[in-house]
Amino acid sequence: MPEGHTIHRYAREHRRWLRGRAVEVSSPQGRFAAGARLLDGRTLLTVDAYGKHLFYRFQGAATLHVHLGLYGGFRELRMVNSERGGDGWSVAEVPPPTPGTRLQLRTPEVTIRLSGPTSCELLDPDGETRIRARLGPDPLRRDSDAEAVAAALRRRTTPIGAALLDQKVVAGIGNVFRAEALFVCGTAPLRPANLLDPDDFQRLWATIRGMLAEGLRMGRIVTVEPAEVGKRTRGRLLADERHYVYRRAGLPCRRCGTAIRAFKLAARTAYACPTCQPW
DNA sequence: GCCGGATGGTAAG
DNA sequence: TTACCCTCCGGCG
Repeated sequence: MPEGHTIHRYAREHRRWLRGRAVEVSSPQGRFAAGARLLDGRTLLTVDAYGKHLFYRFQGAATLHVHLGLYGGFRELRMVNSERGGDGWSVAEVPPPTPGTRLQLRTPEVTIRLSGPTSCELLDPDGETRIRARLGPDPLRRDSDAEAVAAALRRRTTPIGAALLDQKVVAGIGNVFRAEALFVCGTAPLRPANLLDPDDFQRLWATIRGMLAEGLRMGRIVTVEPAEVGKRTRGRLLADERHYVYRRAGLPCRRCGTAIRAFKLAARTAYACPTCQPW
């Protein structure tokens, strides 16, 4: 779930439901109890996404920082009778939080629960600045600086597949987008980052931005072009039909039929087609 | 029902 | 590089 597009989607949803509202904040699990007490009842001013990080700014309080890590996630329960209408839960029916619920944000309209995050913490005054200082440009932000990413890549002799996962170079890419973007660009993950020429980079940057934006729009990662989609089950794509190479080790490449290879790169499993991404 | 991996990151060795 | 964090889910039986 959580690459950059997921984080931006959460930010958008949480802004929509919580911005300008007094929020009841609690920590059913207890591990964020002290922080929750400090935020409880305060008005949420903004929610901002930067790479894979979320920042919640409350009136008169420290900023809440959330990072989902590998398996963190939010669950949203909308209340029925909300002025915005639609289906939802009545207060009496709302299921109790799971024991792992680190954070709960509640208004009369919605209950949002966070489980399994790597971080859920209150930041000191320059905490957000410190975190953002170690993040490269975020392709999902309007102000993202492509030239800064190009410059960072030129300085690296490490494989491009490692550089793309380094959040200091570019913020928000995870293992799925690494595999898929490099495949679409015909670039081998092991190619040294500094050997990409300007055309290679432009193509890669445009691909990454497009994929993240599409993931944000769709709410999931679907990188395969519609014309290349194969099997469906009742109109829905099978899990391994949504990607070109990610998690398809040993299966035939959609473009050329060569068996997809998997190998470790930057401590994660990388996937590539040896024919379409010549080394 | 259990087992193992997973779209991440950090800190230790 | 490796261990660990801590949760969910699919594959297997």
